[in-house]
Amino acid sequence: MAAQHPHPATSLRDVAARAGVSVGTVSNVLNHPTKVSAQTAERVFAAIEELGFVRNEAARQLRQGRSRSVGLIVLDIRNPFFTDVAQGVEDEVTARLRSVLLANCAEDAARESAYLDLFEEQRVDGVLISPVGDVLDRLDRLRSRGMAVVLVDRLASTESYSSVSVDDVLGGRLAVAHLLETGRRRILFVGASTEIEQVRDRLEGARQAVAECAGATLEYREIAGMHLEPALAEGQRIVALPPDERPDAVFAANDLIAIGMLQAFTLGGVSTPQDVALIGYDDIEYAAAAAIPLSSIRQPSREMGRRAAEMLLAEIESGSDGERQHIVFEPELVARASTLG
Amino acid sequence: MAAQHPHPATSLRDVAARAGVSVGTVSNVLNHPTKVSAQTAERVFAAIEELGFVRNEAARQLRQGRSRSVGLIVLDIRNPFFTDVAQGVEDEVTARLRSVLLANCAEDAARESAYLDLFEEQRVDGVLISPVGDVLDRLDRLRSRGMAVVLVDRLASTESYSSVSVDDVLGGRLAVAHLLETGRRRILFVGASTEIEQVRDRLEGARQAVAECAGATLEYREIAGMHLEPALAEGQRIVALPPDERPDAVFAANDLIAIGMLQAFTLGGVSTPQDVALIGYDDIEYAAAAAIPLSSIRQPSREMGRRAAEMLLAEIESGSDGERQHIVFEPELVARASTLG
DNA sequence: TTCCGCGTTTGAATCGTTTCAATTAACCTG
DNA sequence: CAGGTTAATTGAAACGATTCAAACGCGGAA
Repeated sequence: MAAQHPHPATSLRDVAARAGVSVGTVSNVLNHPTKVSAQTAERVFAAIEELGFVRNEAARQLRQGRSRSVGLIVLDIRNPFFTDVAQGVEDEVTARLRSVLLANCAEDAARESAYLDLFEEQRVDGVLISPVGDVLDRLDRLRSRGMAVVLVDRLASTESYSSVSVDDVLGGRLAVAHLLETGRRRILFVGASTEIEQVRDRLEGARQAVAECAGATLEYREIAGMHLEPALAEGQRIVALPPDERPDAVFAANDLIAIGMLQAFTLGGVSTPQDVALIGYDDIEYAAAAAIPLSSIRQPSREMGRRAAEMLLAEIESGSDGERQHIVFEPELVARASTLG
Repeated sequence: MAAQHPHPATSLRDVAARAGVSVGTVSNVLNHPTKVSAQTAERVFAAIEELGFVRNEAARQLRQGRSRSVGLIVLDIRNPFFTDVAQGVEDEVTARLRSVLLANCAEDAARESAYLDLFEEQRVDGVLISPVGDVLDRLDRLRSRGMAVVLVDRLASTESYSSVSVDDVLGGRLAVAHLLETGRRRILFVGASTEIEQVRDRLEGARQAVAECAGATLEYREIAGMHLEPALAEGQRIVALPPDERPDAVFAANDLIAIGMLQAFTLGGVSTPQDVALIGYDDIEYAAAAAIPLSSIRQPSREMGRRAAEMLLAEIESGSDGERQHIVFEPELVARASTLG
């Protein structure tokens, strides 16, 4: 069918022929303009225009051995925290004329692994990742192939890779200390699995805060995922409890969980913060707009993405043998009606 | 520096040497396993394993002239509606063993154009796009180069491209009809620029509904973007009005706007829905969880992404000369407390 | 024994760039 | 005007896969 190969793809060779120069010159016009005389360049540009030539990135990549792109594997694209991080990464990377391959692993180690394969086949220059599964071996391999790697928000304790993270233990402490200060004593922490580093750290912070306050107790409940729906179910469980068995405050491992629980509370007639105070984590945009404006622990999400990308690009440009850097941001308490009032 | 080229990148040739076969055979093992005897295949796999060989996608692409990837340009990655669409696309595309290049144009025609360039250079097999700027010429060119194109949610009236969209006029009608039925008469529609097709259509639907109701009025206010912040400002303006000059209902062009306005109302002591009823559009996850659960117009976002990807893949596989399809979904009213009550 | 056919395997050609040593042209300088 | 320098340009050799016509080996039929 003719329509399948309409223009048989114009290449540098065609442009060269049209402009009456060699392919090397056309390539120079595109990549080393200073090496080419003005009138030649002009002729070449005219030919490019007339033929509608567009450089074949695959060929370029093959020859150069670099791809000018970086891969970003995000834990959950539906969580606004991560889209903010991604936005920060994109800002920085595109400003430096590279492109981002954005992949969503949805907290699934299999998908994460598949995307790492993809990135490896694509020969990306660098990878930004918040590891889900056991990927350190894979990352070592990527690095030994010359790719830069920066860890985002997880496994930041791994000395051998640069990382950007937030002090989640501190964040957990801040959250629970705030609950305690506002008079709460029976604290419930809700998260999905302590296998998740963030959950573990925030819980540890919570423990530390509780330990410093006589008479305070901390309980931990595990739900099926860091998302609205499983949190809603957990909220309903709490609503169904006799009032005196309920916690008087809930610390949710992220804002999505908090919002889900708040929804259950509101529907179930448990009033916040009078009956149960509630604090989340991440301070996503929607936290302030929730049924009861949600207290939360703020992380500088976009800035984290920006800095991570910055470090990655530096590593790409300097080769992999520079110093490893570990940037640790400090979280910040944002108190709103769900704990005050 | 040695660390820069640690493994000088093992290629098919190395694998072939190690396994004692020719490069053609190794390629066949990977791409046409039936042509190769079992024991040869085994030896080759062993060599691949030992050398840690990973296929160079750029070379493969160059030779084959296809990239096995599709590009998706999303209007605003921070809007949950679009991440849902993207998720649907990804589900479908990865199930068919291709990858998605996800790009966020942030409602900016320049970025959109830059990403189209990128996709063209990458020779993606197909493009999914919700056009922002004037890109039909560009799309024609992509198609003439053999790339498939499917329009998502915008310009669906363009006969020459397959598309997935929602009947936004109907959506606008549903929203406003609902407001009128619940006794509202002075309706304010808030959107960012009628240059945006969705805004225009939803407004048109609103007009139609108002026209059918004696005594009802419709006003239109333009804000700086389809996001929380500009909506918050507009909300504050309304709060500042003398009560008798306020609208008695607001129809927001999307849920983010609605949430922003709700925030302003709540802070400013304007009660919803008593003083001002409020309805949004998209029915994002957070709508139900807002301060006052938000009425909205639901679009089947994920399904839209899935179907769009399905059509695109079909076009890629069949060549570009099949029938164009135009899938139009019907929106659905979801009434919650922000209009009831 | 020869020949045919079939299943495997081979290796050169190819995709479209970039790179780089070599060439040419042009201009100074003494 | 020869010799030297610089600036432009050339063209062939990669890069690493896929493809495909040709060669090979082997068993069975004649």
